[in-house]
Amino acid sequence: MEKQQQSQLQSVYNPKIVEDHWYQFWLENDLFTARENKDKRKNYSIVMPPPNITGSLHIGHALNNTLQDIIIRWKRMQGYNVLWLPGTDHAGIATQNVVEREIAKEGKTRYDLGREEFTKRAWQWREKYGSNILNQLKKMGCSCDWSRLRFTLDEGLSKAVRKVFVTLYQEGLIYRSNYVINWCPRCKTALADIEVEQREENAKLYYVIYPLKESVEETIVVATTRPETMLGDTAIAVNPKDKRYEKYIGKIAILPLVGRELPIVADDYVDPEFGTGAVKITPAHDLNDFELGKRHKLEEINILNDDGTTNQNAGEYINMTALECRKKVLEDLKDKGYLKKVENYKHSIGHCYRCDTVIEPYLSKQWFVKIKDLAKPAIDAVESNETSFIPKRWSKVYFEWMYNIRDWCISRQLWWGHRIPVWYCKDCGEMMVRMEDPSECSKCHSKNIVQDKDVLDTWFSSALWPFSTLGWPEQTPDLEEFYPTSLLVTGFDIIFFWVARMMMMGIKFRGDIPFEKVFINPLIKDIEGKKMSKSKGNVIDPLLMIDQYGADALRMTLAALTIQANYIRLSKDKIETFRNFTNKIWNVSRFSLTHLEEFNPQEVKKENLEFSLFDEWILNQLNQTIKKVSDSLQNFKFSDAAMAIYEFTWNYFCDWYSKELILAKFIS
RNA sequence: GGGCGGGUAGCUCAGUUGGGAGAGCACUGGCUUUACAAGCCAGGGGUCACAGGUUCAAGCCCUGUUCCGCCUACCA
Repeated sequence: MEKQQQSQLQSVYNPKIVEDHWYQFWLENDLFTARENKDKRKNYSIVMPPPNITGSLHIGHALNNTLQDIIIRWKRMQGYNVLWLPGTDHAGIATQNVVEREIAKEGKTRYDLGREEFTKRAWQWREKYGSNILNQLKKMGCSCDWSRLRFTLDEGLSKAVRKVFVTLYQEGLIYRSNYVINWCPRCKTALADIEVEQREENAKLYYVIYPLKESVEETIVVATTRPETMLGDTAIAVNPKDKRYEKYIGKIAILPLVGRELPIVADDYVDPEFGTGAVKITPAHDLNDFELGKRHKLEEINILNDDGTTNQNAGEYINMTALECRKKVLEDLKDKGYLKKVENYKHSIGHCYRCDTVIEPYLSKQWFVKIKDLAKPAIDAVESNETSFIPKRWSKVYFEWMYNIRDWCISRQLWWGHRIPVWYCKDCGEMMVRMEDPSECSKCHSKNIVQDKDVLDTWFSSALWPFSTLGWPEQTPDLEEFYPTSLLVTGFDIIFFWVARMMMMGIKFRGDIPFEKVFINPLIKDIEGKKMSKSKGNVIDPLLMIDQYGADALRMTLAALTIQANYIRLSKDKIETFRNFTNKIWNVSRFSLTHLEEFNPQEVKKENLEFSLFDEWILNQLNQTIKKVSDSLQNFKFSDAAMAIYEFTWNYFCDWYSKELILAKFIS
């Protein structure tokens, strides 16, 4: 109180004194906790997109959570039974990388520590830093139900993961297979297709001469962008309709430098127009080659170790990185006259979305989700508007991916995450997929069993978030009340990663959509339209902005900027505009208080009130503003809602109405 | 190759049944007006990318062109 009186003397609003005080007040009075819905009010629920435990609050989180908080508080005001459930994501690769960097400072690798000790360290890390971002959300003023805080590795959520895995396996929707997947040689793990970022780069197309076995005079020339993979070649393919190569089909070519005999096969996959119309086939290092190899029963020769270096199958080219190997292979090809020509060539190269390392297509045994059957009802749900995207156009993006969806590689060669609930008997080879850890082989009763070493893709557990957080697989009251959730607010960059998968899993395991509406919030760029990044030095740190201008100024800015576009541009200037707005409210409040010294609302009798023309006018404006704000929020037009409040407050209330008060005072 | 979004004031952008061209910032001029100079009052500024079409009427609907941005695809 003393503090408040002091600040009342100042003409400049000081949010620091106010904001922490009120957040404390809200917490102490337990105003964010969802209660048992005794009076059967309508429910309104949002599960927060869980930030990674490695993250600290960036401006994107600030926007995303501000918008959720606006909707949540508005619904609370409207009398709904509201739940906003917060939580964090264990973020497999990201967290593992962070912890690896930390132990690297001690000169150790995760292999020095061993799996058990390493995961212990990861847990310690999360205890220490994992809630940083949540405290930062409190600074933002987010009114989440902290009593229901969840983490993807919580016991309950882990149980949900197992339940889903085991069920899908039993239904034949999860399978294990040898397949060419995307391999990050730095993270040393498989990645799903969408975890690979394709970038077009300038490269070379190498034309390599392969002699025929029957007659050294005759040769066949193939074009390749990755000459080093020739060490794993097991065939050459041509199009069956290609007259040029008709006579070679069924003959044998000799792999230069290695001497391996390669059958020349005919396959429709080959485009006669491209390159020379003849393709080298490397089944272990190219997906198309792999599938072609299956059709022609070709040998699969894996020439890479898990760190991307060449293995013993590379013969004399062993223990080189892909680039070193390429260089050496090219030199030797040139020396021996096998390199016909080199052309400049632009094509896209895949990079790891976590560490940007070039991805190697790599043959290995992985777990997959058979996804087409799961996708179908998830497509139907959006087509029938059970779940609708706002803005509408994003449903097209969703459909595009869902119609062309491919099986999802869910195993990761990491240590941090949900371990795959599969055990193998080392004696009889039996495989057991279980909810509970088995103690012996169910077939031969041997105790000599081991659990699958891999963990699940982080997005596998995120896919269950809307119901695992509410207690599933237990049948809880929360699940009953709040599923399906009302709204999801997220960015378009994770429609495939997350939104689509929640749709599939929600429908599969709850028999109902996970959310009724999906509002796709814009992504924030700097004022020049560039992506914010630490290296460019153009980041706007929300915590710094709160410190300088106050959380309300920041939130008002973000709301006012939120139009239904893909991107919005933010600058400090824009935040200052709304800092001025908070200051305006402060000052008009000070002004009003001086006129209300003897005013006691308790003593006012409604029927005795007399309104002047100006009173009527401002009340009319107020009601129109309330309607405008409600209509705008109903349609997720955050900017319109914010600007309506801005206009009413500044133009109508301050510039007109309060001035009339002064005038009236002068006259009387 | 396929798809999507966008080109409105100097800058960032609104503009949802087709009829008024708008906001914030920036700019110009004037204000020690008893809540606020982070403010008040007044003001300048736009061939709504381009070309056609529909209409009494087009920033908005249709067709084409062009320029930017993004997503996606196994052409080695």
